[in-house]
Amino acid sequence: MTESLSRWIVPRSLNQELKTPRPRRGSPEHTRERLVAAAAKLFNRVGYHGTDSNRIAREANYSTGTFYKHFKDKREIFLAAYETWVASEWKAVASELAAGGTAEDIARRLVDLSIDFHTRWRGLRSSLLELVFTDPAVRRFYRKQRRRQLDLMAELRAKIGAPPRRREHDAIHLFTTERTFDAIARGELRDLGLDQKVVLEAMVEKVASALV
Amino acid sequence: MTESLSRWIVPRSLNQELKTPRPRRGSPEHTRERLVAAAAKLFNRVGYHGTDSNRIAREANYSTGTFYKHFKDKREIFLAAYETWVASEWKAVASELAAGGTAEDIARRLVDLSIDFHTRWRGLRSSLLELVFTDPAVRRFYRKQRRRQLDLMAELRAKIGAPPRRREHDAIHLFTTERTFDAIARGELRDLGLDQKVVLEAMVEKVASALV
Amino acid sequence: MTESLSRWIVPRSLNQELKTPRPRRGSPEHTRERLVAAAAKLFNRVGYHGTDSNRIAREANYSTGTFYKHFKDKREIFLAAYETWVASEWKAVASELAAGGTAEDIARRLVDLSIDFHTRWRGLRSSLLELVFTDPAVRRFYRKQRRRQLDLMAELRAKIGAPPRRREHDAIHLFTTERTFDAIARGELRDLGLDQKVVLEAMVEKVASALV
Amino acid sequence: MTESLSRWIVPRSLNQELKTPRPRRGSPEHTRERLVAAAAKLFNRVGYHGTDSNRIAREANYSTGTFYKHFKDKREIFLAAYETWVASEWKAVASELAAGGTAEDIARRLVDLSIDFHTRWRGLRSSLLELVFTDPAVRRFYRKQRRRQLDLMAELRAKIGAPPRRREHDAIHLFTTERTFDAIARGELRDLGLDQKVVLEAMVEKVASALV
DNA sequence: CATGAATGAGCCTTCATTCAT
DNA sequence: AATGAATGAAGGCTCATTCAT
Repeated sequence: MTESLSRWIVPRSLNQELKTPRPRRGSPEHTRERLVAAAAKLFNRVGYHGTDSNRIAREANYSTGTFYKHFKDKREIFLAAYETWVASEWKAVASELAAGGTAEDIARRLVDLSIDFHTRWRGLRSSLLELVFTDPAVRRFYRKQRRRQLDLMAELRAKIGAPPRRREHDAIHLFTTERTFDAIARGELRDLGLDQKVVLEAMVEKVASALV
Repeated sequence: MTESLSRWIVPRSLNQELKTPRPRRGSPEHTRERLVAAAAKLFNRVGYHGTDSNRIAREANYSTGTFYKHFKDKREIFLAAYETWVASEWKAVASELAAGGTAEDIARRLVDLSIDFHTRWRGLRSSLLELVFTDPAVRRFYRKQRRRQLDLMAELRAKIGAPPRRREHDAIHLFTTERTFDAIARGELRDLGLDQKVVLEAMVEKVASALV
Repeated sequence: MTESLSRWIVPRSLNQELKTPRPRRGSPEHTRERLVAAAAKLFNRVGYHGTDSNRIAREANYSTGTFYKHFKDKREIFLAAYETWVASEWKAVASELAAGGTAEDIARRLVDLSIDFHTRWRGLRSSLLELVFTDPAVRRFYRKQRRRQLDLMAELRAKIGAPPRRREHDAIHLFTTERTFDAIARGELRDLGLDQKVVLEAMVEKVASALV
Repeated sequence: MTESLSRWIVPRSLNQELKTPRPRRGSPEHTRERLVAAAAKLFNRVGYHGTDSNRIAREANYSTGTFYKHFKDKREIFLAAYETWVASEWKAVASELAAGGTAEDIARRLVDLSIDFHTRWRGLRSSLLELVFTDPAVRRFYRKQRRRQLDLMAELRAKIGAPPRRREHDAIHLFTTERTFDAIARGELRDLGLDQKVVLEAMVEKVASALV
């Protein structure tokens, strides 16, 4: 697991996309996408406060002005990058859930997936909490995701006929997994000399039992 | 709980200290302390990127230059503020552990204490993760605290003759409580319409069982 | 409390809705030229340490930021100004040499020219030696000019079939003329009650004999 | 000659003086001397703009405030250091002249002496011209030295019954030697691949002929 | 005479943002 | 739609100087 972590640092697909020659005048959506991809790349490498809008535009092969044609300000593109990540993660989660298997199978795949996402997006995630504290729009979106997660968990259990649980306990479960995956993504376990495998197994078990 | 949150934002003792008129000539230690207290206050109100060294100095009733007599830059005073908080928290935890009682009694007091600290320091905590990502010195100190926490947990169980546990599981426990207390401190539970009491009880139980 | 935090972290732009900026648009080369010209003007009036990058930008009718789009720092624009002067002086010297005439005619024109340049650039020249002492890049460029001067002298004598001289003696010649022209440019002769004409004639003779 | 250049970088005597333990309350003159010595040392190492009054005081083992008890400002201590150097050089020159010998003997000793002084004081000398340009008091003192040099030259020739020369020609002589010794002191000859010996011999000859 | 904490003007530099082309 | 030169407020930091002790 550890050695494959390195490939998570930069979203590969976004990276390739940036290399393709850009049409002088493209569709607004395409431009926006490229800018968001570039922003995500930079935020993940150096954090929100580690870049600026000019560098984001340049990274996407656009000029300074183009950035502001598509985004009101830096916060807006952060939010857009955040939304992109969240949407792709939800999609991936849905796909894993749909793929079926035993609770443990699903749990294992979800854990894998989560670590993958937390690692790819760790720079942006590192900036996230400060922006949640600072920026109402980011906070609102952040809360919305949490609500959606809680809804999904309740829904899943209803679907498989498992007994309902208190939403509060689901929240604690989410805090635990989120924080633990962040620790793994940031190399905290490695730095502390802890065995990642043991932590992973514990997470798989936790996730599996949350599905029941 | 919610209404009393406001008093946690700023450490009360530091706040009072700032009100006393500043002598034209003070001891360097005292000046340093005042600056750290002012920095903590501002970081907690507006986050690390929400203030600057000049404002910190002014808040402490000192001039710009004085700041730089005591700290190389803003990061250094952040680290100093962080250290101050951590030291005071460790002291408070030690005191609660020493006070004795049943495991549940101790756990309840520790949970209370933790929420108090997480609330008082929530602005600084919100900035912390980005700085851990960005700044090696902050990361080092952060890791050191975690190691110390894990050591304490092992030590406590040894003392009361409880069976040893894997350090990895203790780490997960710490991730869970830390993240949950942050959620409480930031009003995340309230925003999600969750019952804080239920979460609190779950935390007390978790902490108590970690002590056995 | 939480919602009111947002107003403390107000984006800069919102803070200042009153200004009406009217940016010019020129070619980067033109801007650079204007900046270098303004820098030369200020350095010559008040010396290198007598101005700052903001004043240079303002003198050139540009804003602070524009300066740093073109130059890394003040030293870099000093070097650029220095290079500009040197290039223009070489060009003028070449032109005088090409114009022909007796050795004395040429010498007289060269002396005239040199005093003109030393006078125009005396402020920058006054700062030069300290920067040669302080800054490796300036030192390198300074040495390069000297080498080029020595090469030219040897070359000139070869061209007219004059007997070769030791490079060391040419160096002394250059030191003498350079220092003397500086003295004239700075009004040192006048302050000492010396007759500039006499010194000038001596210089003409020296330069003429160096050409033979 | 070249190998002995290294010992010229820091005035040896001043260096030793700083090492002796300083009495808590010394005579004002002594304090002043130590401060000037420290200033000279620092100016020579990093130039006038490379240090500040606090560092000078600290280098002399005094506190910040003591500096301003003895000098109005930084320029004043520069001037004092400059005066110290000039006085010591005049004294040394007088001593060499008094020692007698052939004109060439004297000239050789004077050249040696001058190079020694120019090397020891090269940092201060590098800052000198800008300060002459910038500061009227420094300019006045600088002019005074030149006048005194010219007077001495005329006086010397009168004493030995040599024919008088135009003061202008003596001035040119002084410019030549001053600039050449600076070049040697700063390593300019070495950097240009020139033979220092050849330049030295030329200087000895020049000085000797000025004495006749 | 000496100390050194404190000052604050001012220079250096960045970066979010605008707008003429 | 795209460009990129230009902007300038704001933050970082230094250092000459003062003054209470």
